[in-house]
Amino acid sequence: MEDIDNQLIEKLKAQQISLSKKLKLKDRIPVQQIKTVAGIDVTFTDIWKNPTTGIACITVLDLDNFKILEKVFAEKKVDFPYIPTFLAYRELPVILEAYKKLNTTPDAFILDGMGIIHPRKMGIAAHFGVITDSISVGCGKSKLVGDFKIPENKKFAYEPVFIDGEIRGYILRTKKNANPVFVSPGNNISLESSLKLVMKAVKNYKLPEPTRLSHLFLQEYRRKRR
DNA sequence: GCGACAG
DNA sequence: ATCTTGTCGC
Repeated sequence: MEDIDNQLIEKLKAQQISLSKKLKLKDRIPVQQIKTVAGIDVTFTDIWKNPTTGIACITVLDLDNFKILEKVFAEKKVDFPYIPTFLAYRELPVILEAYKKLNTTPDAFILDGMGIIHPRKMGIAAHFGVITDSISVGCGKSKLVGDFKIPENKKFAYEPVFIDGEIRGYILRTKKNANPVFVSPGNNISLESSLKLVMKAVKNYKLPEPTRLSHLFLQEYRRKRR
């Protein structure tokens, strides 16, 4: 029974490698033309149990004025456990349910977690971007893999993150005296543009507004749900 | 062999 | 990721 799980993991690894071949790390549109950005976040009702319920929120913002254009939620039973480097298999199903409910078409998406700062370049943001063929960026709060220097303690200081000597993304200080975040392309965007987009999406807090608000809305959604 | 390991 | 108020430091 240990072997059957390892076989599944090997199968998913192969799937990630296959999906990574569809990645486009070039700008589909110039980053200056990205006006509406969606932030995606997921929470769970009982994180300590294995079938549990996942709740996803997608908040679409206008980056010129940070006004909310749309906000959607979705709930779904989640069976897959959290396994490092396989986060997408846990969170993507609920996220796609919320994605289907969108009436607007955001220019780009920002997800909690990694893009190509991943052993097989298939962090959740990259996976989402390939599946939906959209422009996506990963912005995670902690390290998964990679080598880097800690950026200076000033807003927007950053350092490249390397895997096997290759730049896969950046560690970016979005706020003074706050821990830096990990930024990397998901799909249909370049390394440099993913960094610029996150900087544009940051207002007064550590996290970019779209994902920060989705996280906030999920908190109150869970409160009212009881 | 041992430690590290998004959410 | 979640349970939670105040508290310390820039």
